[in-house]
Amino acid sequence: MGKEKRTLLPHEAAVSDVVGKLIEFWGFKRNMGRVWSVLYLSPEPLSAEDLRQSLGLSSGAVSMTVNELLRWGVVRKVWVQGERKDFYTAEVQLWRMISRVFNEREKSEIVMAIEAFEEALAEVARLRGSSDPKVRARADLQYERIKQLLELAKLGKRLIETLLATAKIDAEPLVRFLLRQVPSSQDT
Amino acid sequence: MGKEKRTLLPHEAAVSDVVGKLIEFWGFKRNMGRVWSVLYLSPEPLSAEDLRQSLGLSSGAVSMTVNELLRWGVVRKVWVQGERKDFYTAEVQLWRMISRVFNEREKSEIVMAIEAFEEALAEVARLRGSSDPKVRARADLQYERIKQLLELAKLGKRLIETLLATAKIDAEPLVRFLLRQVPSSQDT
DNA sequence: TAGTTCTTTCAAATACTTTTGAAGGTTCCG
DNA sequence: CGGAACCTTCAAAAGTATTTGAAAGAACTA
Repeated sequence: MGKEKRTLLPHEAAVSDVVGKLIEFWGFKRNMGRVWSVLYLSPEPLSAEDLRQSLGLSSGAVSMTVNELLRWGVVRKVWVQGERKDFYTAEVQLWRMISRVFNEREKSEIVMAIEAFEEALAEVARLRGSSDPKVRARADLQYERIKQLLELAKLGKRLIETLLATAKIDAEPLVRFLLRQVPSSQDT
Repeated sequence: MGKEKRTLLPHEAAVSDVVGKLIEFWGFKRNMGRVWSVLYLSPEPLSAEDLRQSLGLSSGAVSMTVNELLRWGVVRKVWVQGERKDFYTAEVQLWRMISRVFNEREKSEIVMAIEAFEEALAEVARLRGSSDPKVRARADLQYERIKQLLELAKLGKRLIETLLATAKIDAEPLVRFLLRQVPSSQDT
């Protein structure tokens, strides 16, 4: 008993592969998406061994992947009555998950970019005071262009912040806004 | 004449590195961001050789990178009076640029994911009619979960479509919407 | 046509990322 | 304590992606 080989049903494999690809597209490791999906589609918590068999990974890969998912807060460890090993479940609240990830991301990426653009802008502002008219002309143009980049970055930051705020109150204003935009088909 | 070594000013290098990193984060090659930035900050069109020197790339790398940027429509080839070689300029309309890229992306990524989720959903719907109650229970749960994923993907699609529509009429509704959301600090 | 200048291609080299699995740790139990 | 079950680590291997530069190609000029 308990020794049978776990395999995913075709639709389960399909979903985890798609999520894996999407997640990879978003800059994570494909296996993070695959593991999360298998947990997400499982009615009960799964062990590392279950995941290993379902996805054909090595034990090391499962351990590392699961820990990374735990760190991102998108998978949780659960205790199963009378079991020695650890079991895992997926965070099923998609918005919560996304907001968590976006929150980390925006901190490290957009904010960093904004700071760098601001520094560059300050430097160019200094050059705008140059006595050399050529330098000045170049600086004028660059000032405008970098300002555009900065504004775009700030807009991105606000977009992320909106998603975050939205996730907290469960996806309402944004969803409503987006739905308003599409007067076409209703379900498909 | 015309043989001096081109180097970027510190702030120019800083901007192109930041854009390079951002762009890499978004799934493109870092050099695409760096090349685009140098063009974006240049008052006049630049040649492949200029780019090679500014960024320390090989001629092959410049050729490939520039062509990829041309394909994405974010850089243009321009003819310079009396010059034999090709010159390039950056698309400076950021929204245009972004919408172009997003348009390509959503087609290939989100749409693909939506289709896959829909297929999986259909398969699970079939299983829900099973006579085995265990299979049925599992299918019921998976039906709900995959539906959530599908809805999220569709929401993402709509978000992208909104960005696209927004870009066409030059960033108005979305910008206004986003600005409305943040009652806090005004500039920094 | 031959020569010059510039661009593209692509196989090989390099750099980077991910995965593996065996060794070592930890915890629990008798 | 010793052994079993499980988890983690990490150096090496495998797998990807990017970069190089020399050779081929194209476009122009005289």
